[in-house]
Amino acid sequence: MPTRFFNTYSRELEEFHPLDPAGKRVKLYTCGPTVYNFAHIGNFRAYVFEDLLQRHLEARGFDVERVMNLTDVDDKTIKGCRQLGVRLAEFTKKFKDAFFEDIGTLRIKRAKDFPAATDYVAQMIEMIRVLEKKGIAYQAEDKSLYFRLSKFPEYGKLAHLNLDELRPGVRVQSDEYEKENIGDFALWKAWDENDGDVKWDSPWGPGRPGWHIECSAMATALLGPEIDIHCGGVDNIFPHHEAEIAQSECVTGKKFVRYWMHCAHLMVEGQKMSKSAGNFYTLRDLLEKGWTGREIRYALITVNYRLPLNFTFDGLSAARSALQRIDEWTERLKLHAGLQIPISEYFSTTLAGMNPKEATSYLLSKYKVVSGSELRKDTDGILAYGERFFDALDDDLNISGALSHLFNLVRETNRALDAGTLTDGQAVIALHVRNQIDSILGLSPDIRNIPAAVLALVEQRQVARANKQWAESDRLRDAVAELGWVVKDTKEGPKLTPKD
RNA sequence: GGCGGAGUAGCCAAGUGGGAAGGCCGAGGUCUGCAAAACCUCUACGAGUGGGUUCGACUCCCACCUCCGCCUCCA
Repeated sequence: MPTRFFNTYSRELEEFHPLDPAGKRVKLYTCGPTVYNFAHIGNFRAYVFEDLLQRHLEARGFDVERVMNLTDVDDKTIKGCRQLGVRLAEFTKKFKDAFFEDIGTLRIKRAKDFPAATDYVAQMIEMIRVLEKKGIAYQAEDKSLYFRLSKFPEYGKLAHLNLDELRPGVRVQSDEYEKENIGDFALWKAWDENDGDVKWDSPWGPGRPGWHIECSAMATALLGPEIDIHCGGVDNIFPHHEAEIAQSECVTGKKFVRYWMHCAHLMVEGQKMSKSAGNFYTLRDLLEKGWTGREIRYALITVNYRLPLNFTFDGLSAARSALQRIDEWTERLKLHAGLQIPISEYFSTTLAGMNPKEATSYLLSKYKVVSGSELRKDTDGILAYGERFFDALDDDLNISGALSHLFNLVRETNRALDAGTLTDGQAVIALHVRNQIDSILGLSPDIRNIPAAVLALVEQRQVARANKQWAESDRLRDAVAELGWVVKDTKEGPKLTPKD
């Protein structure tokens, strides 16, 4: 099944093929945060969606080159640093650091580059110079440079807006009367006293870049004039992405982006998230309430990116239950397969580069679970669940459909475990499928080594239980609990999970 | 006013012109020293409303209702 994505530009599902003649490299540009504050969960919905996209493309064998920008100069960052009386770089550093910490918490894979706007001012100036030479950029009375929209009739095609019918919005700045056309957007903003010491020299005098030009400059500098996929929130479609197209294509003469993908907004408890409504949450707010990164990730990732996501505490709670169920299932399989080492270890680097068949035979040789031919026969069904999971994601990242296959696998194998009909080989293969799926979902619990003291207590408890010394057994369970672990007796033996 | 998205069980949410996935919650049961987990069974005779096309519509068409987004620097 070919991978298909919904392209905002065409408003249709399109088969995905990268520009790379070898069909392998994918150039992905994703709009990143403006580092004037801690990012909120709405922001992270977009980043988690982009992470899912990247991981799925990688699972399908693509080599994804992703760039995510950091907007570290704009009205809000300038305002923020001026209020605190610190330098811009100092102000934004705090939020850049927080951002990286947050994406780590949410297990979002690092992009290849995280270019900061302030490091690419020279490239932006160069682009603006080219536009000026072509008669597309002009300097207005206020010394700022604007993009002459009349030179780019394509403007509005991504958003499907007819410019002639545009009703002037309430947010049109009254101080932009110098522009030739109300829609012309700023490429370069001339310095004024509100900018303090935030300014760069340019052929047009001191100032700072407009917002849109940074993405055009950084995308072009790092990925070249033609990008395969460009992502962002729907609110970026207009005007930001339109402006990017206009700037980039006027400079390079090439089609800037081949597939545009935008995620819908997030609501909180059915309401638009806003500080005034009291339902505005940063990632840190949720962590403080006791939710974990993977729970939040799950809640954000499990609704198709094109649908508005209603983020609720019920939803987080459901995420927690679902994850615990997957954890229990994983542990059960591990015990059954006789693999006593952490899952991260036995499915680590060696297996990462293997296709399913290679990985399967590796596992078989390593753990000698059953003979090969016997295994093939009774594991095809299990492997099929994994295939269906990825096939679902091929359909515009249909995560709901994909998850249904995971949970069907969970139920099927649990049932077989209960019935005593699951073979060691099937358990290993189920683990393998689980791990392939997790390479997309990134939902494994944090690996914690079981302290020797806990293990010793559990062993003592097993002895007590064998002798039917129930009081002693319960005492030992409490002792284990005091060390932060929960012990559960299963058919497969005692199972330890960290107490959250 | 223009453009676009969405209405499926208590909540979240898929696929599909002919048997309405899956998750969470809930009820009953099996297992278990206890606990927990797991498993089994049950939980929408109906898909915002009203029409139409069709042998047959949740799915296609029309109208209406409701919600949401964008319309010049919010993911």
